[in-house]
Amino acid sequence: MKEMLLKIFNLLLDRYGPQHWWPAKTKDEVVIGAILTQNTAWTNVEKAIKNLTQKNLLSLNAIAASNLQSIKEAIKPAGFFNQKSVYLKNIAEFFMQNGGFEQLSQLDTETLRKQLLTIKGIGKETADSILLYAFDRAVFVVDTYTKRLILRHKLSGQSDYENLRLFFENNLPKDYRLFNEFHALIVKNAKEFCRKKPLCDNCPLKEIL
DNA sequence: CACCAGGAATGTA
DNA sequence: TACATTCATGGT
Repeated sequence: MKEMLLKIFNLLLDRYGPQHWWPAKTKDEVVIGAILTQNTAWTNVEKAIKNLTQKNLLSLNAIAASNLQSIKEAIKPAGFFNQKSVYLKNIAEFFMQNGGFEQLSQLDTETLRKQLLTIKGIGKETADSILLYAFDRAVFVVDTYTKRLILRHKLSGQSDYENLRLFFENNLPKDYRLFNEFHALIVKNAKEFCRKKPLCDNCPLKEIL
């Protein structure tokens, strides 16, 4: 079982190749995108990001300084704009008050994770996405597809977020680059696996499970 | 038309 | 602790 996750990772990487995540130019953009993509298709997030860019709002400093209404208008295509606009303000203010990436990078991963989770609008998956893709920390991001992948194949008994996260972190080399690629492969390619019974027939994983 | 997408907060039992 | 509901747009 210790090697099972690594075998799955190698299979996916071999089949689909590197995914080049996170698709963003700056760390600020990763943080902003992590909020915008909550339960939202990435194509819609791209439209919101484009709007933010045109308004010069694609940075945490700019968001902290701008009014709420202009943020709402810009991110409308990403949905839930009433909530997400406030969430963006919350995390932008958090970065301002804590010295930005330079200061926050000094913190150890557990401390930083707890800090992020105190922000209203930042749940476990969003916090871990930020830790992994903006801070290069070896934290495994557990999303809907990851849960489904594990539960469908009964690779773990515990299905709550923390146990699944630790399941990955304890059964893989603790390498943020591996976690980065693994999560990306699951979301971009493996999400269709074992979704409905007909799709299980061409599930690439059945040859190693 | 229904369903889903790179979730989280809130309320209920 | 474990579910149910709400939030909103755009693609299929």
